Amino acid sequence: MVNINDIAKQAGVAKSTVSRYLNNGSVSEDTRRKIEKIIKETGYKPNAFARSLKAQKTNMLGVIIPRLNSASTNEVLQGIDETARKLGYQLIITNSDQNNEREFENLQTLAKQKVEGIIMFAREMTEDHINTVKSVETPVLFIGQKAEGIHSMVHQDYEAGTKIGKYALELGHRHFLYVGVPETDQAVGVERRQGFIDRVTAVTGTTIERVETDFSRTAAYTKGLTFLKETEATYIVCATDNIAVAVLKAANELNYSIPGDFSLSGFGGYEATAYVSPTITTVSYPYRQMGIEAVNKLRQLIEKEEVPLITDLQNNLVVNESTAPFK
Amino acid sequence: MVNINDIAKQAGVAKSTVSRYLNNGSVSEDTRRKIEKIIKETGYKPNAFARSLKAQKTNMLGVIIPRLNSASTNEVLQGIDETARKLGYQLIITNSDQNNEREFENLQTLAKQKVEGIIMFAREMTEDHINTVKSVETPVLFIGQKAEGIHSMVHQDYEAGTKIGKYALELGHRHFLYVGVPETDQAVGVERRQGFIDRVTAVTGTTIERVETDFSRTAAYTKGLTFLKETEATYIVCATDNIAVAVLKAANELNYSIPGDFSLSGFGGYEATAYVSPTITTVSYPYRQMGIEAVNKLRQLIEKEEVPLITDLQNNLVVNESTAPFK
DNA sequence: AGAATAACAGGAACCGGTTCTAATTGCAAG
DNA sequence: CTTGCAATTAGAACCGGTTCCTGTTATTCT
Repeated sequence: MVNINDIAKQAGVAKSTVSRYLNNGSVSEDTRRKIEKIIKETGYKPNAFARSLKAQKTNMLGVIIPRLNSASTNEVLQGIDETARKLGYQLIITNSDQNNEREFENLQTLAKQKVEGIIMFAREMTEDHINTVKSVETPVLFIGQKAEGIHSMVHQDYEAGTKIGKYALELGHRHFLYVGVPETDQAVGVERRQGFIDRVTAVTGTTIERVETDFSRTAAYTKGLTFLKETEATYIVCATDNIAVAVLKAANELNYSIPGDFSLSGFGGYEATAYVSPTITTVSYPYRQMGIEAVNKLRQLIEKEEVPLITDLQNNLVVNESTAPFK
Repeated sequence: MVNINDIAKQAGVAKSTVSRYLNNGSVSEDTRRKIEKIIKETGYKPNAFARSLKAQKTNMLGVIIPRLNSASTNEVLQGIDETARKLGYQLIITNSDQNNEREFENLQTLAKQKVEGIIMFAREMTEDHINTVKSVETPVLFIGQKAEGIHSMVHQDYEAGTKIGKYALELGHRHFLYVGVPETDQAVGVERRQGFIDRVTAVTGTTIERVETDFSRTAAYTKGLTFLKETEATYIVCATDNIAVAVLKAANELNYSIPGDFSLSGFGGYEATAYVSPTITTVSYPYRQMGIEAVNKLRQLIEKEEVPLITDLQNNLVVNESTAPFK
């Protein structure tokens, strides 16, 4: 591998001159040409490590995602990728497999590699998370959850819950089944649900049954085969679109009609909700936008600009075919 | 940030001793303890760049993916991630946005960052691709397409096509519509289709109509709304599961019954085929396995072991509800 | 023409590690 | 009490760049 010394020697100049050529400039037309020629001939590429070592800058951003097959994560990633590219950052994406230990580990590894900032898709927020983040000196931005003293981007989950609640009530439904996820996920497991519950219980005579599942389709499908037969509800609220798709599948299996027998809705606005029949009513989250804004915010953090601790993004109700008035 | 000199000074030893402590060993029990203590106190982490600079090793693998929202890519990525982790590699994932220029660019960038090997999800195989790969001295492994003199992992696409052909013929179908993708993608656009065509045309009295679309669901859906009304076929073969899902959607929209009016199948084996109604018959590809084997093969390439140029993986037919005997 | 100034180039130091070489020390054997 | 050898350590060189400082040369101004 050819290095800067080889170039300097061949061009008959000092390596500092080559370096100047590569960076700011201030090189005479004459030497510029000589160096240019040699570089072209040899296909020389400066070693990124040597560069970073001195410059103390890597132009890399770290991203920690909980899993590789999440539709919402991928949409946010698209926004991140696009924006990072625009700002000249290279991304290192690491997967934590929904495992706290690996989240800490990735955080440490990325910091050690001297990425300039880290975006972490948060699931849980434990003491350990907060401590680890505070122990690395790299700026960290959380996506999806908020915590004391940590910068984060969040969705208006509570409001999303109330939107579905309000809409379902307007359709005339009074008996609900809420298919939720564990409370360890504060945003999705607690706030989204609470927004819904608060809105619905503001009306007298309403009932809410509750079932808990996880983020996988299989679990929701299996549980759906049971709870659909037992519920008194006329409207089923699923905590994510994935769950809704799985419940729809279970309903089809059992020959229930959606929205004839049950109205059904999700949260997220994934593409999948538009490619099942009936299409599923949902609350659409601005995932891509979140990625874009996350990188911009992280850049500000890196440059030590003043930024609000929490940024939240609005979402909006998308009515599809899976919901109908109660009759 | 504390560095190795600080540690050495505080521990009262030479920095080479600290380095030895960090790496192989050969340090007396006494100094070992001293150094250990200081490192713990200061929270010292060796600078990865300085390390790589000297060691000429980064323990990083580069992965170039065409887009972030592909189900198949994500499954392969899971296999890659898992295996890379096991072998102690860190992943740098870059997105090329289905754009040749960005593929070259990412290839260069990764090489410059001195990743030890690169896995590239291939779409097209142009002269430029082959030249770029040969111009970097980093080992590169292609996934999904093969090319002269380049190591690659591929699916048995031709065989997958024949499997669908054989199965559809056995069901008694004779008139087919093949919904394909452009031929720039050799594996999916040409081989998969050719396997099907060869198998079907081996039987006399068969007809195959052809429609071309791209990899997106929207395009397939839109075209589906048209060609479903015009086709003479009783069996529709879609080049990917995504296309099949979109065509199913269009069929539902037009009130066609699947498999009553048309049998329908895809390729891939994505989760989505199992969460629509009817579930879609497909050929299941071992995506995760491909990721696992890719990393293992790349490791061998990095260590300059002898490996076959091309590795291909088998797939298998998965019969679901969207296909039925011709009557 | 001589002095001041600007433009450019070379050399050395530095970034933070690893590794090679040579020196020191401790201990067993002669 | 030497000698020989192994274990351990210090010091220097090196990886491949960037940047500061200084010196040389060319250019402009008086």
